[in-house]
Amino acid sequence: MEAVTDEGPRLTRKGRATRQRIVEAAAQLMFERGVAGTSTEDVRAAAGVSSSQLYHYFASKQHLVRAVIAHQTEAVLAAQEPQLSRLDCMGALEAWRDLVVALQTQRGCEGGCPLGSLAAELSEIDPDARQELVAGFARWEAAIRDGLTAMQRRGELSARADPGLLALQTLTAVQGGLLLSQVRRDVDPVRAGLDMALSHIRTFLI
Amino acid sequence: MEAVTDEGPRLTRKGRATRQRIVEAAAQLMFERGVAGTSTEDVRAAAGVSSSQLYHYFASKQHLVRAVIAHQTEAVLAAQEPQLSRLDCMGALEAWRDLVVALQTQRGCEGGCPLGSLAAELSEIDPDARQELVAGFARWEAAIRDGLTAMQRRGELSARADPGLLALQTLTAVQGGLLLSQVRRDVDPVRAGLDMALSHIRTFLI
DNA sequence: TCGCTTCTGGAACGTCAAGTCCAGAACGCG
DNA sequence: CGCGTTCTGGACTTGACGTTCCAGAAGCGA
Repeated sequence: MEAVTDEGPRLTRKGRATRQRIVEAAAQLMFERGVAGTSTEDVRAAAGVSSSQLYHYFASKQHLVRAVIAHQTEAVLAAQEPQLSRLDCMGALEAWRDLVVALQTQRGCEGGCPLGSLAAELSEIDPDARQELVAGFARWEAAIRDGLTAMQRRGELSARADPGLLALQTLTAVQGGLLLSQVRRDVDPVRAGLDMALSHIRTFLI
Repeated sequence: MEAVTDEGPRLTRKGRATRQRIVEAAAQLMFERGVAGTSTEDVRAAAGVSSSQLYHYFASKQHLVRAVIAHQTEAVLAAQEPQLSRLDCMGALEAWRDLVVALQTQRGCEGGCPLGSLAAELSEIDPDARQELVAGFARWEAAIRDGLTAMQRRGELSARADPGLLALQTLTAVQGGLLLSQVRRDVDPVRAGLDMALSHIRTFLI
């Protein structure tokens, strides 16, 4: 049990760049075809590295997958900025909903949530991956909750509202929406899910 | 492009039983470990058949997967009966929510939605499977919608309410809830998601 | 510049999984 | 009962995939 946060103590500038290239290629491929559908050979080729490099930076495919999870967590949160940090009024929530819908539209509804897809594929077969995904979702949920708490503190949201619960419900709607959007190749489910979440939040407005 | 509905013209009683055993074993294993995590050898052993039998009943693993999707669609809908067919008042909706939560609790939150998991894993890599999953979700959604339409027809639900949209939103909440429940190993997300959906429906009560 | 560490290329290995083949047993219709 | 079809067992082939190994190149602190 060693900390997952520090990954490889000594890395040259060049080393960091190579490692980064590998993780990015792997993340892209695993998003498109799933983890099982992505061979180390695929990653190798896409990143333009040799197989010894892969195993120089990652002890195994499982370790690479963990790095991909960390990478996608950052990517998902970053893609929602700056809106995600400012969900402190209904207008901001609406802007964020539009952003999420736009992102899914952009990719033609191919692929669901980068974290959600990994979660579905890995939860039952890789406990460590599951843990990291739980942490990733928690950060996302916390960002939403913080905005709602700010709304509440400033008196826009009823004191009866539970920002933690509302945040969980909103994330639930996003995940379900993205999953159905991916299967159906249609943005409606994401929009519908988020509209429901926002309507639900609105019932707690003052 | 041949019809998927008629699967193998001539099947002896014994043949049907064997085929059934294979599909059930495969469905179980694929639910637990994912499609990619389940080898034909695993299925073979679990079903107690020889590999020639597997390929006697299914042309390939992909074909077996389609049979599993069909099987899980029936199973998911059947598991929600009789509640699912009678979602025509708030009390019935609440009973159904409790049932879904209870089912997820029973399995210790291991595994998400049998259809949703398949959807996440297969949508991008198996177009035929994706299509079948779309059809499966559509049946589920239609069942919910029919209940809401009944409520509306009988005057309990506002004429402004869109049963189709509400059904999609409810299904979205279920899927997101089950996914998060699976990663977190905690029923809260399913309950939260369904509570939100029901609250949302309540805002259209007369 | 020297010497140690990190980084890289590419071949090779062992394993395992999907799918094939064939011979024979069970079945069921006439 | 007899014959064609369906069903079954198990060995085998083929290819892919994760991983290892080693030798050499590049980078970096002293």
